[in-house]
Amino acid sequence: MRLDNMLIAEGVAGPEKGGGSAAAAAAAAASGGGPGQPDNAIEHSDYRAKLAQIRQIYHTELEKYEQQACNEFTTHVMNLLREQSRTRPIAPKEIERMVNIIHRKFNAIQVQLKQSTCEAVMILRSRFLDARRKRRNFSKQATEILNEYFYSHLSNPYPSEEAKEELARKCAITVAQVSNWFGNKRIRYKKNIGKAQEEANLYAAKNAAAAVSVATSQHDGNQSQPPSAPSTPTGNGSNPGSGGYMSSQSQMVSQEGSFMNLQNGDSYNMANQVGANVQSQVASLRQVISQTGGYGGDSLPPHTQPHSMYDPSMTQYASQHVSGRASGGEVVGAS
DNA sequence: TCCAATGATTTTCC
DNA sequence: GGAAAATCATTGGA
Repeated sequence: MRLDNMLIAEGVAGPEKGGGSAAAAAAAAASGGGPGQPDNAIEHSDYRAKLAQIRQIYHTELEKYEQQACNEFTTHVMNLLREQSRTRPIAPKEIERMVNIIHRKFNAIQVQLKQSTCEAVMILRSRFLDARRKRRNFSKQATEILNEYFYSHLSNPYPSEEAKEELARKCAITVAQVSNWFGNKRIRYKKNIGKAQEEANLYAAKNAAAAVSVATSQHDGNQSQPPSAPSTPTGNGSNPGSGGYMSSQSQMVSQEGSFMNLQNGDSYNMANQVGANVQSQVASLRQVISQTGGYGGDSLPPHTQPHSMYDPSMTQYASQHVSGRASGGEVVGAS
């Protein structure tokens, strides 16, 4: 019952919720939303797509086992018993007992399917919500832009809100990320001032070169007016200046893509995971058949044969994550 | 595989 | 509430 409720809440069971958009919205709210809405939108669509995939697999498998396989299998066993009744007396109670066993087994399959589905949703959610998992290094260009600003404002490396927004836009990151970056940078600069000094010199030289190139590209009329002085941070913050950052702005090109994009390698297989546990139940069904005494172990009705997606050779992820639980273990956090 | 670098989060301080 | 400091978790190069 609790599994059912959870599956309904997650938009996997029950009426269609637009592919789980409600769950995605809830997850987004829990993750804080924040200024990175475009990035979140990408993630939401990915989350929805994966949830829809789980939902589809869940319903397909549920229908397959609940509707078709159970009835078919029950009929099959009844036929076998009828056949056997010619050679030995079979009491109605025995038939009833067999039917009950079959129904219990199929119920167990259903529970396993629900548990596995819950687990898959949990993993999906945790991946979606855990921002640390999504950490991506900023692009080189973004780091350069941030460093350039930092070393140009070494005496006061505290960008205003406007500056943060500008930097965020140029670096294609969020304002919060800019704040994080400056927070980290200030701390780490202080901790390792020696190394930071080298970096500061590097950016100072860069700014100087940029300023020179601007100057040389200017015509005679401008020569009486010196180019905006490049910042020459000395490491003690005595001469931060602002020309460096500004002059270099013209060279800044907005970077492509977003570090928030999901990794290509994010290929854990939901389908395999959902089905991993069911396999063991199918195996135990074979034992039920063997109790009838007249049914070969490899001749299960088609619907009770393991689906190709449950092929052990294809369940790499599932076998790593759900092995040892197939015999009915509790799903952590699933209820 | 190890480890430094780094982005994000949490805790502490003002 | 914002910044500093500590810490966590992941990335990427050697």
